[in-house]
Amino acid sequence: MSTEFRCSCPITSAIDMIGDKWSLVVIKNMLLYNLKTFKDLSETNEKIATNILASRLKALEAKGFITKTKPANNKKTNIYLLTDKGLSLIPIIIELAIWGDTNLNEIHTSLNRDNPIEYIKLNKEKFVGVFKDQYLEKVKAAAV
Amino acid sequence: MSTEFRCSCPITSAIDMIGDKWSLVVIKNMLLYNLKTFKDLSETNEKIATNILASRLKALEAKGFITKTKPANNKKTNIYLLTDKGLSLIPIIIELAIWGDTNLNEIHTSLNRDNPIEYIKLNKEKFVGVFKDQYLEKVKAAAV
DNA sequence: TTTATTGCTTTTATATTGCAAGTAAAATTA
DNA sequence: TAATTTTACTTGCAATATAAAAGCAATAAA
Repeated sequence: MSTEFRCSCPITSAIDMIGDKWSLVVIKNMLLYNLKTFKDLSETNEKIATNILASRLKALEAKGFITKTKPANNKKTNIYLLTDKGLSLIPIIIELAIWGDTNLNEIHTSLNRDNPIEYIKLNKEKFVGVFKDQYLEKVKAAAV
Repeated sequence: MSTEFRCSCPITSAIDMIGDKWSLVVIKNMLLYNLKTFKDLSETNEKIATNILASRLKALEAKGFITKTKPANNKKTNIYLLTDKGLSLIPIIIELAIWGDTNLNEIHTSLNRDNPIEYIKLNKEKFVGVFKDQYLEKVKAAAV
C-alpha cells in the first residue's frame, strides 16, 4: 500500500499522505486519549472496522508515523506509539479541532467537549508543545 | 450526498466534512491560484476527473463553502467563489502546506515552491488574514 | 450555419471500505 | 492439563466511491 502522489504540490501531497478517512482519526485517538493497543483503538466512538484498523496501522507504521513494539512481559499485545513524525501532525489536528468546534455546533446536537478547545484557541502555538509533551510524558510514565 | 458523522468528536467531524480526497484540493486551487470556472478547476496538476469535480462542487455548494453564479455578460460559464465558511478553512490548508513542505522533500524529487511557504511559517496567524484578503481582493478586482 | 467550448451526465471499470466470520497464538480459568 | 477467552489480526463478499471515457445540451464564436 504505497502512497501515490497526484502532483508535486505540498498541500495535495500532504492530503495524499494522511488525508484518508481514518489515519488522522487513529492518530488523534493515540494522542488525545493515549490509546496504545489494537483493542483500545478498535473500541473508540468512531467504530472503525478491525480490517481497516489493521491496514491503517500497517500503513502508518510503514510511513513512519507510529511504531509497533511487543513489550517483554506480554508477548500478545502490541503497543503502538507515535513517533516524532506522528507528533508533527499535531498542528493539523489542532486546526481541525478548532474548525470543527467553531463550525459544527449547529449541525451536531452535541459536540464532545472533553478537550478544552476554547482554551486551546487562545494560544495555539503553545498547545502544539503542550500536547506533544503531554503525550511523551504519558508514554514515559507507562514505561516505568 | 449528505455528510454522515461518525461521532460527536469535532476533529472526526471536521474530517467527515472536508476530509475526502478532493474537497480541500479544490478549495486550495480556488484560494491560491484564484481559479473560478469548471474548466480552470478541471485543468489543475491534480488531474481531477470531470464527474468527480462536478459532484465535489455540488457538495461544496450544498455545505456552504462555495457559491455558484452566472455572470450577467456570460450565460455559459459558471463562476465558483469561496464563501466566508470556505475561507475559514485557510488555517487548515496552511498547516497542511507547512507539514507537506517540511516532511515531503525527501519523498518528492521536486516540490512545487510557487508559494513562499518558508515565509508563511514565520508568521502563520498573519498569513491566514493575508490569504483571505488576497482572495477577496482578487475577487473584487475581477468583478469590476 | 457550422464549429468549438463549457459544464456537465452517463456508462463502464476499478479501487476502497464495511461487515461478518474465521484463525492462530497467548493468556486465563476450571 | 484442558477448555475457554482475549488479542490481533486475515479472509471473503457486498456495498460504496472513484476513475476514465464517451456523450450531450446549451451557449458562443467564426
